Amino acid sequence: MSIEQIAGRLKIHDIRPTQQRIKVYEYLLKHPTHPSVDTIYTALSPEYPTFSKTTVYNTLDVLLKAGLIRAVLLSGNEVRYDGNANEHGHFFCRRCSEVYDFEYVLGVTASEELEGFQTERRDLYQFGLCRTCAKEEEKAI
Amino acid sequence: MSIEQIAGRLKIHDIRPTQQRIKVYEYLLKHPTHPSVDTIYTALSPEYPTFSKTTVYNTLDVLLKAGLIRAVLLSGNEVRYDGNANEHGHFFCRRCSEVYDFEYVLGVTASEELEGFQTERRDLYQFGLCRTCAKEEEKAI
DNA sequence: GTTCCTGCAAAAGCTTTGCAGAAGA
DNA sequence: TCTTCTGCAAAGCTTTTGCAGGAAC
Repeated sequence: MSIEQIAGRLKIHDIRPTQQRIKVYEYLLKHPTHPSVDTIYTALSPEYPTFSKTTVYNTLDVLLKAGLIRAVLLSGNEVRYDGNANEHGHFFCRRCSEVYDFEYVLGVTASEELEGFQTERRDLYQFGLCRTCAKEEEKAI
Repeated sequence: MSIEQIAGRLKIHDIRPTQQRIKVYEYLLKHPTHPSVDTIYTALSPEYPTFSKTTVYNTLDVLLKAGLIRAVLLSGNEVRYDGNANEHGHFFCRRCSEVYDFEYVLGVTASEELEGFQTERRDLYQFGLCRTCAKEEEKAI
């Protein structure tokens, strides 16, 4: 996605497209690695001498509220951010700590507990061993 | 679940059943409201004059690693804890901020991206309006 | 020109660490 | 008795707040 396209998307959501906001959003779109606040700041900081962490916090907040990005909790208690706001699954490997996005078709049959509830968004997380680590563990036995 | 049963469950997982650990785990089991560290500490503190937040952190860590409890990120970036480690869904209402647990039958058809992956655990989150808030919003229009 | 955003510094809040004394096995 | 845990204090982070100057419109 080009800078212009990103700026346009921000405008649609009534977000003033400043240099910093465009850069943060672009970083999230280009790096589907679910970076933390610090990772984003560290990556963009060299390019902008005055870039501040406060702005990263502000920007993530704004993008979150607009629904353009997602916050995810993959392991322990570290909050990380995801530039892909479309419905997709997250697979977290407990061995290599890598995150894998995946598409899915979900047939949810929720119990009557949720009758009358309006679901606007769903998140599916899966935890276990990725292909590579599953093979490694098999060898080890 | 009785104190003895809780102590037994901790022992099975090689966790020394101290007063504090039993209390924290009991609180999580009795309050399916997904409390934060602070909520747990504030609730148990009056009963135990010397009870410390450090112990809450330590205990939650131990219980998490044993798989007896879960950490969840429901809104913003506040980590909260769930005493129910069985597979179940979380519904978070964006209007009243209440959390509702629900049972579900899930037919996941993951794409080939996950072939060879070993899934050990799944989490399903849903966001939207609960029954009460859905009705209120309808009225307001 | 007006509004809103950035980024510095400082404050506030959260989480971890080190360690002496206490509790559990 | 030996090991492990608790809880205080302090350190180390993370996140928020206030506000003057700057960017966007």
